[in-house]
Amino acid sequence: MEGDHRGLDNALFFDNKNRVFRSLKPGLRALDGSTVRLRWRAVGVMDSERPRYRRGFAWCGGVAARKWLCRSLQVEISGQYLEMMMMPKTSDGEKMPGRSRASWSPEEDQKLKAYIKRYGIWNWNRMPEASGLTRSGKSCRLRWMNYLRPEIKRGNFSQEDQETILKWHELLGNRWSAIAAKLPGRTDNEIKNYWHAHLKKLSKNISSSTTLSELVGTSEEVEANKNDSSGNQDLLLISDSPKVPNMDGIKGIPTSLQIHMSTNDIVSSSSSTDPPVEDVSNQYMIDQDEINFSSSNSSEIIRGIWELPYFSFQDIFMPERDPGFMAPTTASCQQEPMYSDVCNDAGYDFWVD
DNA sequence: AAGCGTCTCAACCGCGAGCGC
DNA sequence: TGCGCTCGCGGTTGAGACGCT
Repeated sequence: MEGDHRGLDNALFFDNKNRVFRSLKPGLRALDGSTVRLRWRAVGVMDSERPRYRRGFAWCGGVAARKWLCRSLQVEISGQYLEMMMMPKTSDGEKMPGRSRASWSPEEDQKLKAYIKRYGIWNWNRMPEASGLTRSGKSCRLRWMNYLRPEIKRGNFSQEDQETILKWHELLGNRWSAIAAKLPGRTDNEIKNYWHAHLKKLSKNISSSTTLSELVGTSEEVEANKNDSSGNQDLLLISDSPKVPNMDGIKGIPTSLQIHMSTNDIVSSSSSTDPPVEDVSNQYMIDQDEINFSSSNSSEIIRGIWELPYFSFQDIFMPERDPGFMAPTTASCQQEPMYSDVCNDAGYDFWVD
């Protein structure tokens, strides 16, 4: 955009909390025409002013929005300022190269997945810096737990899944993590969203003649679950009964193993009907006491390596060829990857988003 | 095609538990 | 005992999609 465009940036690309519109993030779903129109109204741009702003909107709107604008407004679209527009601003409107608050881009996902696959989970708060991400550790953890873990099962909920959620919600209430433990591969956030979107009304119509015992097992098991207010999923798992629908995921697992499984471990367990999923959760965990965090100033190297479109296995798993990460410098991490199965991990969608 | 309202769900936020010092 | 840090959980938000008029 030629000339002084700072004012236009503030008006168009940042909301009233001084946050970047999510649609600015590259690689996200493109905005359709109606959404662009909504945005246009939302920021209070009058019809007479739109010619001043239309190119800016095209930048933030993605492919669909650009096509729409090109077609309807007959303008030329340039994305040359996209990177600058993406950067959050301070309260006085200055560019702030700090943490992004937008949705995760495929590139960011790749960074996080590659780093965890290479070095495991050792400290969420330090991981963003080490991996070259401009995210909070909390955001990284959330993204990994709810979206990037290889054992995550995505897609529609089956009838059996719905029944399981309904039954366990009646028993446990809004303890989504506990409910998620009953549905291998599903996250608590996903179940929570599905509940509010689809099952909340449905649950009110469930026949009151159905007892808790009929839903989830014996009275002892019900009490064990009801009394579990610690957030510890072990108790719930131990008390699982074959009467519980959709619990194939833990059948066949020795009891001694189940007792020591965390929620994440449970989720990673494979179902008899689903393709086998490796339980890699523990492989991602690193004893934090072993970490001697490298303080090398490799920010330039980090920037450089992420300019590459993709990584090869050699880039990722051969330390001498992996200058992009600030690695925890432990012998176990550096010399013997915690992912002994990594080379034949066909189920890990590292290359494709 | 445009306008509008509703729905979905990824991301964010605040809080509390657990742990080490 | 108190403090700080990390992690996990549940509630909330809001961008984008969708459907209706």
